[in-house]
Amino acid sequence: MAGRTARPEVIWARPERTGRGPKPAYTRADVAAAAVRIADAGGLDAVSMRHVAAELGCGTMSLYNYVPRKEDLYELMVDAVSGEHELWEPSGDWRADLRRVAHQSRELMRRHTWLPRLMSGIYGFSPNALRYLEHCLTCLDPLEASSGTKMELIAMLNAVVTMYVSNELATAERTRSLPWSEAEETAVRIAYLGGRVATGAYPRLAAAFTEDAGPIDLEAVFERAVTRVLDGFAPRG
Amino acid sequence: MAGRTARPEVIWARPERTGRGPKPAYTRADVAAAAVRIADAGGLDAVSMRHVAAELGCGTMSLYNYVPRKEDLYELMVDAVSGEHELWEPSGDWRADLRRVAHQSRELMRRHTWLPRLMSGIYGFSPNALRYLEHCLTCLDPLEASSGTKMELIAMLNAVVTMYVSNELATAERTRSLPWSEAEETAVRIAYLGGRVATGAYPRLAAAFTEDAGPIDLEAVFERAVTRVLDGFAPRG
DNA sequence: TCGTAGTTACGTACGGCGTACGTAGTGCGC
DNA sequence: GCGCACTACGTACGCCGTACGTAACTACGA
Repeated sequence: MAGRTARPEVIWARPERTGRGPKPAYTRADVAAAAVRIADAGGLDAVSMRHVAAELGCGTMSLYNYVPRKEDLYELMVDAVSGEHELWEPSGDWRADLRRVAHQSRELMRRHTWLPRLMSGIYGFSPNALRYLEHCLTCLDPLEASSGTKMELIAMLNAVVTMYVSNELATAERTRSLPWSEAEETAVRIAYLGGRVATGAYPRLAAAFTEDAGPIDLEAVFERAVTRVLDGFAPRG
Repeated sequence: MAGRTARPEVIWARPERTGRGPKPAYTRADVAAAAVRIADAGGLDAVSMRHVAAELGCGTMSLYNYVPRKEDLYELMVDAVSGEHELWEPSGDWRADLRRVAHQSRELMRRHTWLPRLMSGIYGFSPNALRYLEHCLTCLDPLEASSGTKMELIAMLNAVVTMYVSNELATAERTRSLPWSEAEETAVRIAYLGGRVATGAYPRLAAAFTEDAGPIDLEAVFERAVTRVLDGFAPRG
């Protein structure tokens, strides 16, 4: 009953197990895995304390022994999938290595479509986030630049990857649990957009839409974006 | 009672007023303004159908005459504040113009701290979003590049601005409605981070943190990021 | 001209949510 | 071996989005 007053804390600083009392039935990793499983299957909105507890096999309120607030559950989830990042021995070519990092991040987000939404809201540095950061910095050893600049490069790369994948997935993620298909939805939106642009009020936009009318190659767009970010940090130019 | 079945639609395609029936008590702009007022004052989570209806001065369910789903209310909000973008006659220097666009976007998001969270989820093209896009393209007239490239430039600029401001605001937005102060929170997090890094497991990270120990100049970081994005699209190098 | 169909307005109600709180049981540290 | 910190979890409260029913109202087709 004691210690229930709310105080600022970082979930990662709180020890998973203190001496006293019966030993917890699950580990923190179990909790995270259950939440990730639910989010993967039913989207982020399906992640409720009740659902996760049920998936775990315990009462709803027992979850609060592992996680003080729902937001911390989110942090656990992000850290858990961040651990899926494969880390390798840097090749010596920092651009190739960072390109590989970017592609891996993209795959991670496509595997866990709820990740971008959480990434933009969480600012903490979870254990696996630290591992990932350190790995990126290691890849950047060959680059002659200040630590600050390197951090800015990593930040920008993450920003671009996150937003690009976020846009890629926006439709799919939104359509989930809506009573019509994604195809219907996009058809309606394209019809509307076409009508708007056809009014002639947006000549340059109209030109852009007619110019590349075909289905755009998301892969290529992503690749170009990453290249441009990396080029921006390459020495000389 | 008829026409209540859910069908895909774009809120902007739905006419604000059809012939029949009594004239609505409020305009769509009124609804958007009320929601924006609430979000500005109490954060995005304070935006509930009940609150907005109360702010507007009508019953909760009357709101659904103006907005079929809550998500559409979000679209209304984004469009409303997008209208705050000041559009000017392009100067002929596309880099200067786009830099100005970026700064304006940043100010917009700092004025409406909930905007980044909505931006990453909404993929529609509202009227004011179209206006904004066309303006950016107009600024890019002097740049010799395909429409596709120009669109990619705009997308990347938006991505970087959104994520940077999002990170800037993450702490503040999170602390809202939590029972402790932002200072307490960051103090706890920094203490944890320092402890983690001091273990020696992350040598490069440690170096980065000790190297630029002072408070970082967010303004300068943002400026550098924008410059780098624009440089990446400039001809030759 | 007038009936009626399509609107607006809105109260009620349902199923879900996060989580405060109380209680019972458990096992380590003193 | 006592006590306390901990685990487990049921109940309950106040929110949320929104389906649905009803009543008042107005523009259009006959």
